Amino acid sequence: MNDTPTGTDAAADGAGQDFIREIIRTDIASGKHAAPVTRFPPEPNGYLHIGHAKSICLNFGVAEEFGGRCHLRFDDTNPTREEQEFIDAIERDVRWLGFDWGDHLHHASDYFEQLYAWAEHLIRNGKAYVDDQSAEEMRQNRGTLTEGGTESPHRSRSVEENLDLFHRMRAGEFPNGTRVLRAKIDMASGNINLRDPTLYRILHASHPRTGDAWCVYPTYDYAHGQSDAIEGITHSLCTLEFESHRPLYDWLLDNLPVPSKPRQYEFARLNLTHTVLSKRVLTTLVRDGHVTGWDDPRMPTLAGLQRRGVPAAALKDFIKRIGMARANSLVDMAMFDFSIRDLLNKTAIRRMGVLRPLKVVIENYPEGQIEELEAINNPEDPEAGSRTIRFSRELWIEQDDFMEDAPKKFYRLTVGQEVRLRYAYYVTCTGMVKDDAGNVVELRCTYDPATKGGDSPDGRKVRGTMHWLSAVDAVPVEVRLYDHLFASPTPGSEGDIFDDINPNSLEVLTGALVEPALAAGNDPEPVQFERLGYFCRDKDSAPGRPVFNRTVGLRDSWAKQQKKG
RNA sequence: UGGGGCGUAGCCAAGCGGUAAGGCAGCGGUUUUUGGUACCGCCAUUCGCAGGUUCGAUCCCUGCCGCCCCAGCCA
Repeated sequence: MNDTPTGTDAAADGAGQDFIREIIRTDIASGKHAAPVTRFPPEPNGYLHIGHAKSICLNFGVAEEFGGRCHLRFDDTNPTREEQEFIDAIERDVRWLGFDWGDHLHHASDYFEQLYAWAEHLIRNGKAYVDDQSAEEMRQNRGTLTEGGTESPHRSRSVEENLDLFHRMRAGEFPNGTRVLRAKIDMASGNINLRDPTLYRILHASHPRTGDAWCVYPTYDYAHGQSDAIEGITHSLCTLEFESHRPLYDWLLDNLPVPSKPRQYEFARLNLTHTVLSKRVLTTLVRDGHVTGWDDPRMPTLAGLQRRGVPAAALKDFIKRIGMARANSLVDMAMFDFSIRDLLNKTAIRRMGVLRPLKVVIENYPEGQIEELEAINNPEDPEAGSRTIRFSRELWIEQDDFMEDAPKKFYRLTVGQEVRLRYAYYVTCTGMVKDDAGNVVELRCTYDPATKGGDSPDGRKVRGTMHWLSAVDAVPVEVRLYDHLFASPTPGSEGDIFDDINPNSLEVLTGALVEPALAAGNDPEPVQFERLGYFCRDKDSAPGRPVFNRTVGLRDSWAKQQKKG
């Protein structure tokens, strides 16, 4: 499926229109390429996050739309920071998003031998040299943003000497940091990336794939474009910060006998409010225990989002909505929440769950009686059918659904007010029971037997409909409510980013209750707890102790109204 | 003060010389056995600013202003 670009144009549909797709369309129309070949090139030094999802959806999406293919290529050129755990996680996460790289799982390390041979080619052509300067000396001689650099005293070594030194670098004769191979370009260039950039450095480190076969490793700049060329990549899509590297990318391709000439195009990376997509910060959050791991549901990692219950389709919808452009932007997290709700509303079954239970006794309901009632599984999807729920004299409702001193706009339960218990009966609150501390611990209500199912034959209306559970079969579960990981919409914008961590990003509810089939794991997921939000079972669930994560809450115009005062 | 980019509504984002799409958020309303969903309406006389070219400029030109990236042997 993901091979042999045929050029079948599948992009005529509603697939997003952006400058990248426009370029590809033009290249196909002109006959420059039959179909695009792209690649997603992660460095395995951390977990993939929602920012990577933008790149993944672009690269794989464009390949699908235009009948091309997309490779998964690990940019594993720095063994000092890359790990097998990350390699495995990355493959898992890309698959979770629903993309398939077919036979095209590649690694920059697959090309180490070829890359090395090409480095010798540059040396032979007088385009690269071995520099003995220390990192510090190189830095000082690189010049500044406004002044050119100083040429290395080793810049004009003979081809023979360079070749010999480079061979000995590979042979392991020199310790880390003592020599590098540099391209000989232009120390006076206004573009600092062209001031004789480093191509190879000595790293006596074991590589996850090549083991101890090498002690010299190519830099990103040297490896990336050549890897693209080897794989026949047509459009090498990356983020804006690589823009000033493009002249170097092209210089290398122009000076090497590569089999193809890929082109690099840049797009703006994703930024989201209330979170952070910096690998450095994410790594620190995990390392210092601010979260429970890379897959903590509060993390913007794909693993975290997955665990929180975000469907891959919702993530893809979000990526499509935000578009693809070259302007730096900060996307409102509310936009992501919208995509999640939009999808879950159509797909999640409805169940009743009570987060903070308040006991209700229906005084005129016969003790010991139990009635079965029909409840719809998903009003947005008739195919989802219905289920049977049980009603009894003692019930649980949400504490938030009762107010002792209620404002007139409060449509829920208060003494003297009638409400509907969803799919059951109209009930009227007749009184409450308080404990010694004055807390309301129980409500007394009466029900109208004529309203069974939730409709009144006399046509009288109630303003509020509430979710509830029968005390005879409600099952206790743990519920974890998540909020933004960072309280500030722009974490770190003023001061230490770790000071912006939201202390209330996780709230654990141990006394929550749900319908029995759900607790038993017999119901499909995801699930909407009616009137509350979307939830999914967490992997921490143990037999007899289910744990549910709130993926996202429902829109709550009552809460909004309250906040306005 | 070098090089490379980017500025369209609170936030994303179309627009490619013919008179400002769409989405999110917000506001108002209709429907509703979820204060959910769905639906309807409102929300840029103006495109960073100033000039110029043109019958006509968000779009072309010039000059400013603002923001982002680059001085790793990270990617």
